[in-house]
Amino acid sequence: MLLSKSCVYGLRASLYLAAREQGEFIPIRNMSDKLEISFHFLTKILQQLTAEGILESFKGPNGGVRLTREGSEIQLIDIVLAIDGPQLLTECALGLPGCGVKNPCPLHDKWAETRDAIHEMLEKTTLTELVRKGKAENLRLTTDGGFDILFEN
Amino acid sequence: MLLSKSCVYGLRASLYLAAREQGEFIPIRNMSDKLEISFHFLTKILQQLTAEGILESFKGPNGGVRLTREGSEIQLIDIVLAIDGPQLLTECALGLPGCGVKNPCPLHDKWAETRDAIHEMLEKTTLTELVRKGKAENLRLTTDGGFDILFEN
DNA sequence: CCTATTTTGGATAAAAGAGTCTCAATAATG
DNA sequence: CATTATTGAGACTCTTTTATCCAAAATAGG
Ligand code: SF4
Ligand code: SF4
Repeated sequence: MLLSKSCVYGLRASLYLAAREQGEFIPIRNMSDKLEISFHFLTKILQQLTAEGILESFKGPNGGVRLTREGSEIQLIDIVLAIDGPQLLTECALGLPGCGVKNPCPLHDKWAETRDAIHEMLEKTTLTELVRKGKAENLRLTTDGGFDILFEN
Repeated sequence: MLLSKSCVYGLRASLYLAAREQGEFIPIRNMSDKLEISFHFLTKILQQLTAEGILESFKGPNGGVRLTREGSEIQLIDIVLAIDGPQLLTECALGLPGCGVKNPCPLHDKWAETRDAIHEMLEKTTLTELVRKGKAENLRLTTDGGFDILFEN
């Protein structure tokens, strides 16, 4: 898998947050229910995002979690780096240690291109962009049910 | 990681085989020594490749393993599919089950592009191509030491 | 026929990833 | 102040991946 499960959950939750009113703290329990992710597990992941400064949290009643910046200023890569670290973008196809341009493997040139494509995709895509698309076309963030259903009531 | 470790080992071993004389059975022990991969682990992986018809094996003295086809007719994707299965090419960025074009998530369009790029790279690259490049530029397949060193003595 | 070499296959162990549970800390509300 | 809602943090369990080990089957060569 390209992204770890933690990372995918982090992305889905971030999209959820980006789709809500800015400034509003959302309880993690709400998200875990709507997104069908284990509450405790999601909590852990969001703690990482909080530690990395992507989210901020507030304890107690009416507490929860929210984005520190606008969704339009958060790229997917920010979340991927916060959760999975930079390996994806530095690591190699053949997984040789200390790899790079100076001491490449035969796959390096081709892999570097592909890796750049992945990097670019993650870097150029913002949360808001996906939220807009998701809303416009009612695309799903969970196994079943479209985008809208997540934000009802 | 994009590819599992098993898969990477399988690729490296396949490159090794493609670089040797066609028709010659190479003992797995040789490869595991040269490539610095655990013998037993590599054995398991190559058994999979044998089961998938990418390699054929021969027991006993002078036995070993060799490619069934010419290296120029084996694409990287063949090995990836044999070891990691098709998930990489069918699975989604957001990992939602039963995903596809009919019921996409907001990332689908972008991810599908990236995934196609990966697919194309793996599909268009043959073992021989990489072996040629590796020989020509003495590129490494192990932590240290170039291509040549693997095939000495 | 015997021995050495090599793959096959299964059992087992260690490490990493995914997920669960419990309790403490913080804050709102009556 | 007591209660309740919520995040924070750590221990713990389960699963998958990675790795090790061992005995059995096949084969070449003497
Ligand atoms: S040379 Fe490039 S592709 Fe190969 S292992 Fe190193 S970084 Fe990866
Ligand atoms: S819609 Fe596409 S990108 Fe999204 S989870 Fe499904 S296959 Fe993956």
